[in-house]
Amino acid sequence: MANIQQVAKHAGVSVATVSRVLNGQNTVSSKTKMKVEEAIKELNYEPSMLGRNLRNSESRIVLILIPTISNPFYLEIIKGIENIAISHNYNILLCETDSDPEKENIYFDLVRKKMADGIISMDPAVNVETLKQLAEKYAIIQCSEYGGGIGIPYVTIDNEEASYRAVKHLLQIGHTKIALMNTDEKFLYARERKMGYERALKEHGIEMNNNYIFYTKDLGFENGQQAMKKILNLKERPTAVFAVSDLLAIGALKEINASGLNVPGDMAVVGFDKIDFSNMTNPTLTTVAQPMYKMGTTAAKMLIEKIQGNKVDSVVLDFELVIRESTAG
Amino acid sequence: MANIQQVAKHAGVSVATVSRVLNGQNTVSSKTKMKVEEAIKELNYEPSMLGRNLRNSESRIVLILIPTISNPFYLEIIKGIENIAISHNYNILLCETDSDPEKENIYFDLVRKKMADGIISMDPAVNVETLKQLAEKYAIIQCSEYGGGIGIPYVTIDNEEASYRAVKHLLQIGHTKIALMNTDEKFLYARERKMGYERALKEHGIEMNNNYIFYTKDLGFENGQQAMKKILNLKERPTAVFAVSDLLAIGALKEINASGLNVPGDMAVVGFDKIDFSNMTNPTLTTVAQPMYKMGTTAAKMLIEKIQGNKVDSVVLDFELVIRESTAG
DNA sequence: TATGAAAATGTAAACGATTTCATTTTTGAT
DNA sequence: ATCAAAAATGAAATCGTTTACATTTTCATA
Repeated sequence: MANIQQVAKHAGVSVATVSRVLNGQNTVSSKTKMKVEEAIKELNYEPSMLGRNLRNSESRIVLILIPTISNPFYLEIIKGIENIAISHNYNILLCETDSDPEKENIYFDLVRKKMADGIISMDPAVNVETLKQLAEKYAIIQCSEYGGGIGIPYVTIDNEEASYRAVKHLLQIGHTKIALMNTDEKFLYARERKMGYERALKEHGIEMNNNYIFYTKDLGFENGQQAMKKILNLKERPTAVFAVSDLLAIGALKEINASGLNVPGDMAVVGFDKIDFSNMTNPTLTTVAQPMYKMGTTAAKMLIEKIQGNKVDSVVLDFELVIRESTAG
Repeated sequence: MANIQQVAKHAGVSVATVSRVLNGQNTVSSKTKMKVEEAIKELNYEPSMLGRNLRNSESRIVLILIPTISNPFYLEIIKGIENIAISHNYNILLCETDSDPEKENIYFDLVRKKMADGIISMDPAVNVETLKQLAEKYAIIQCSEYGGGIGIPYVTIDNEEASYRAVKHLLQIGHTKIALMNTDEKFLYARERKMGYERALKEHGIEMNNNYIFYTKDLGFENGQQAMKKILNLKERPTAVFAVSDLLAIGALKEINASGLNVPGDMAVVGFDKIDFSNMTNPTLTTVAQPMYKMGTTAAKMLIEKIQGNKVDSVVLDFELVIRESTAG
């Protein structure tokens, strides 16, 4: 495999000149530029990123931390990140943490070892203390989920308001007994969405009923099924359920159908995220659309700014309530 | 940020010794080893991958080429690849090609530029000629989809047989008018699956009817809906449909439901891949289970072998027909 | 033609590790 | 105490770039 030395020799110039041609500097005469380009072609030369990266002290790789690749919610965000990254000559390393601090640490090590130039974290279970410490030395952005008040820039939506609007929609179409399917309140978004839920109820003069609040361990389909099973067994059964994730909602949908009940006739369902599949279910799912692609591009731009040493501010993006069949009663 | 020089000075030894400690070589006395480890701790030293990678002429990164991240089919495979990769100290770069030769080439460049040590390609639309050429110099494995006879090791299942068994199942439960929802036959797997379809029919004395064969541009949900719309409009409507991807099948399911027909009563449906969502639909989907995780681990092991310069043979893995509600009539 | 500024090119030092080969130190047997 | 073999350590080259600085060439002008 040819290196820059050989190209230089072959073209009868110095390596500096070759490098200049490579990097499109305009201080090279067109004659020599031609010679060099010819040599490059003849030797089939491809500059090595290894040498270049060492010299420039950068890896041109950014890390994306997600709890699991199985939740389609992240896919659109990733696409957004990727497009911006690529156009800035960065590549992305997708890191599935399983919300496991051990695995997480393997990935943190990558930036410590200069294998990566920065991190976009979407893992709500991330070790906040470690992240904070890391952020002092490295470029880090939080996306979608964030630890509040730890000084790391984030991009997100107004979860409280989004939840409020979702529940308000259920109230407006006549529901009063509305269950909440939430995750562990150690997550900020879970706390915020519960607050929105409560605010909407209060506004309609309804007291929050703790029997109607269910916590799931994860955001998966099965978790939704299990929680729904419990809800269906309540003596005073709710007529609507708001799940904080589409996967939960789809699990709920499945369970309701399986028990012979009708959606939205017997039970209205609202999800959260607007993943692709929320439109493929029967009935289609009413859900809160997060601007996922936009979140991705925004986070990526912020990260690149940060890598370049600039200060960046957090961003709160708009959401949208998408009303579909599962509440169209 | 401390480097190996500073650690050496701080510990009062040479860089060679520090490097030896770093790499766990046993030629270092325990006294000096202690000194070095102390220095490392005190200086908060983390060895730079940039230096190491240049010296070792490797990036410890492998590329995964997939047409789109939106098809969950790839997720399990990726997990398999990732686990093996991580345990061998490799990291994976997920590359979405959109089946676009231009984008593809960007990623090929990464290995030419030594940014990556090898490629696992899952893109059926990959430019076979380029891939073949690349494979002469770099480590490449094909996974799931492969170009036949181009000498690049692959891991896959027996698509013809899998398709045969799926269709045979439909025949056995009494269907005779079976539609095939396929993709473009430029893809090897599409041709193979059609052959299996034909063989099953023939075996039951049924002549293949071209009016029952539909081609979709992609493997997405919407493609399935559109194709199903056409199928439902046929004058002599089939009673079953075999789709070569779960996403297609789920699209079909949706369309059938929407038109007021019942699955499997009016129309049985069989998919392919056993993605997570095939179990979340209503009714659940009969499908051909590919051993995706195993495919991933196998491909990863093969690639690592290849990177190390060893010869590897192609592998054909087992599949399984999973019978669920959509054919349980 | 000589001159000086501007343009083009070259030299050599980084970047941060690993490793070969040479050298020093330790060890154990005599 | 001596010595050879074994063990531990170090010096310096190397991986392949980029770039600051020095040097040479070009070219318009006097």
